[in-house]
Amino acid sequence: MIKLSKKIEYGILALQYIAVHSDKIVSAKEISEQMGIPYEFLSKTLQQLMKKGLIVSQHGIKGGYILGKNANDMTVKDIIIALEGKASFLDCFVSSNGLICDRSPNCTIKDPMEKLQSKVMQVFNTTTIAEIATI
Amino acid sequence: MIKLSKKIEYGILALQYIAVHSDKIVSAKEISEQMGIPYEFLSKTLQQLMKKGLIVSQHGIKGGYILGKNANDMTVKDIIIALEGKASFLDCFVSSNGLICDRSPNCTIKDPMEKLQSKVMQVFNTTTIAEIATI
DNA sequence: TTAATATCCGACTATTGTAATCCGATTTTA
DNA sequence: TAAAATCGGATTACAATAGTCGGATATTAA
Ligand code: FES
Ligand code: FES
Repeated sequence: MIKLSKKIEYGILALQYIAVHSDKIVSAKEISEQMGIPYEFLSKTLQQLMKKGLIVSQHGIKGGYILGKNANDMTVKDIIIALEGKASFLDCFVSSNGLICDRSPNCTIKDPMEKLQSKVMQVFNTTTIAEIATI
Repeated sequence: MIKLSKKIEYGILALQYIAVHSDKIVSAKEISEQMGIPYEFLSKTLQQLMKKGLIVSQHGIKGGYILGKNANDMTVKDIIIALEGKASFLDCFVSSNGLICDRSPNCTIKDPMEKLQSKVMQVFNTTTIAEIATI
C-alpha cells in the first residue's frame, strides 16, 4: 500500500509538537499523552530521530527533547530516511548498480519509474515541519 | 515503507508489455515468462485489472489481454486504485468524515498531510502507461 | 545522598499485509 | 473433443509493522 507507516505518522506528530512548543523541553510522556501515541513505541521513534540529529535529548528528570535543527530545514523526506533508512519505490533502485532483480539491466520500467520516484521525492523534500506545524 | 507493492510493480510491467504489444493479444503466460513474474500471482493481478476495465480479456485458446482504454488515459493512480482499492497516506483520510482515529476532529496534521498527499497524487495521476511504455 | 523521573537500549511478541501457491471450473478455438 | 487460455475461491508462507517488556543509565531536586 502507498501508505505512510505509523512510525512516520508518529514522528511527524511528535516533531510538529516539539516545534510548536519550542519554548520548552518536551518529554516523550507529554507527547504520548497529548497526541494519543503508545508511549513505548513513541520513545523508540524519538530515539531514532535523536540519533539522526533531528532532535536533541536531555536526560534525567526535567529532561526531554528539543529540535535539533531549524524546522524550515527539516523535510518529510528527512524524517522518512531517519526512521526507515531509505525512501525508494522499488527495491532495484536502492543498489547503486541497480542489479538486484533478474529483470535488470534490461528492465523496461526502471527509467520511467525512477523519474516518477524523483518527482514524488521532490514533493517530500520540499515539505517541511515548519510548514506542517503552522496550519 | 514508502514502497510500491510487487502487485503494483507487476501491474505496471504487464500493462506496459500489453501496451507495447498492442498489435496482438497477449497471454498471462507470455508476460509471466518475458517479464519474470510468477504466473499465478500475475494472473490474479490481471484479473483485477480486467474487473476495473484497464484491460479486456479474451477466453480460450489464443486468448489473452488487450488494453481496455487508451494508454494515454491510464495513469499510475488508476493502477493503484484498481489493485489496492485506495491510495491514501493515512487511514484517517479514507473515511469521508475523517473520524476514524481518536485524534480527529482536532488533528493537527490532517490538513497539511492531506495537502502533501494531494501533491503526490497529482504526480501519480499525471504519469501514464503511455509515458512509461515509450522509453 | 538518595529518590524520582527521564532517556536509552535490546529483545521479544502480536498482528497485519504481502506474496505466492493450489485446485478446480469455465470458455473458446483448432 | 482436446488443448490452451481466463476465471475464482481458498489456502499457505513469509515479511514488515506495530506494540510491549525489562532493565540500564543519566540528571535533577529534595
Ligand atoms: S530493475 Fe528491477 S524491476 Fe526494473
Ligand atoms: S485525523 Fe487521524 S492522525 Fe489526523
